[in-house]
Amino acid sequence: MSEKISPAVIRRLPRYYRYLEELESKGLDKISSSQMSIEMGLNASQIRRDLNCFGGFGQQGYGYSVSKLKKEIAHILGLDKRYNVIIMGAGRIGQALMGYKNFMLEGFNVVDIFDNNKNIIGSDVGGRSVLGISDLDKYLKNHAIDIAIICTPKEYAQKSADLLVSFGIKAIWNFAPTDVAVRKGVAVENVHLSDSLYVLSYKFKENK
Amino acid sequence: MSEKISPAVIRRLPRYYRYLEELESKGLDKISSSQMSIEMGLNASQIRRDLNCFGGFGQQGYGYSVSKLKKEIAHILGLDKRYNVIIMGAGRIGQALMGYKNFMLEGFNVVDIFDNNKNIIGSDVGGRSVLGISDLDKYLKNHAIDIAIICTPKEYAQKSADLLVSFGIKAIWNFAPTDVAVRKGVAVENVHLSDSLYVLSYKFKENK
DNA sequence: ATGACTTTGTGAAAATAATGAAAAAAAAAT
DNA sequence: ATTTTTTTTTCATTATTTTCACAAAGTCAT
Repeated sequence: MSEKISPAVIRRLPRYYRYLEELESKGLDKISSSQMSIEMGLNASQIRRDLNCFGGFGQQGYGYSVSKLKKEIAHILGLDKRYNVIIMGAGRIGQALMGYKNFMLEGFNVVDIFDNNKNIIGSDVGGRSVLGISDLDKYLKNHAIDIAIICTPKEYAQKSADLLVSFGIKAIWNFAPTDVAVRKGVAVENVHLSDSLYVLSYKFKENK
Repeated sequence: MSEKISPAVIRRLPRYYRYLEELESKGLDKISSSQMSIEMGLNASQIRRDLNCFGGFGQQGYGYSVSKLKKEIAHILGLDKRYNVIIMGAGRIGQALMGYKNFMLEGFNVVDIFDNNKNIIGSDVGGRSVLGISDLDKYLKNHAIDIAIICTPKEYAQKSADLLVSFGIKAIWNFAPTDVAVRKGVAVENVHLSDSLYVLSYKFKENK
């Protein structure tokens, strides 16, 4: 059970989680891999194998308990905890994320937003006053922040990441359109919105 | 050469493209797979194999011409064309995307934004007046729109997609946190921001 | 309790993807 | 002109991921 989980499986977990949330909201108690297979468009065997990576959550002849399985996946993903989050960059994306209330519901508590631009510092974004990046050091000493979201222009993305890591941040969610590199022990997810748009463009072209 | 390209390769193309853009902006003329390998953190053999899928763009003893390779990848991804784009849903994400000028630079011309909420219809978003979804049918008959971006709440995402497809839209970029399904021949990319956040949460936990 | 049915968990096989290694081709140096 | 160096292309190998198929373990109706 403590074998290394493959990245392919990890990437599918959020999808299982979303699906289980939906089942739960419909009031379903149990679900079989074959039903999941039909509704999610994945192979049933793959689903069973994926879920089995973390322990035998299912029961023969019955299937999986929706609530139990959802709880297990939440735990694996670390969604059963609350996180304090800050945003770097109060541009459009930063502002949009600041106002995205769903994150808070999911345990990601966006507490403050930082920017370098003197014209923006002090202004209100989603009910919080934008702070200056020069205050970041002191701020992080006084606040227990788990995750930083980088929403700066790409020129500043790596610099922001370096700064954050030097101040002890251990998880970075990067929206700038460039890959941010960090030392081992720090988690990064590079979002790359435009990559997804480019793939759409490719598919569109292929369909013709 | 006309063998089917694997999805794994397609997903890497945008990254190559971004990297080549950077090289070009630095004024470099040529690049070898081994140099790319070092800077991108991929295996050199994989890079050569990926690029070779689409034809022999490289030259032995020299490497790849940056501008030629960039042009080729742009063509493969369909980035050498311009696309007219509309946005469905004038909430935070829709508004943020509407104002994201980079898309326009990259050939994705966001021309109009639609919403269902009477209080929002007619208001200004990024210099455009928000249109009502009830006008969509007529609108699409009079405008050549290639791509629709879904930024509605998840409850309306599938409905929006169905509507768009019924009016002839052939490519959908979905930001709602649910998978949107469409008939064969229509391209969809489901973005799923929160999936990426969940994976970050997982990595964060694993690093401890 | 019994038996028919359902569904998981998993070993084995198949399919994909990544890596390694070397022949072939061109460039650069002598 | 020839040799050395660089680098792609291609083929072979290895690793990873997905799918198949079935025994084992349970459910459910009677």
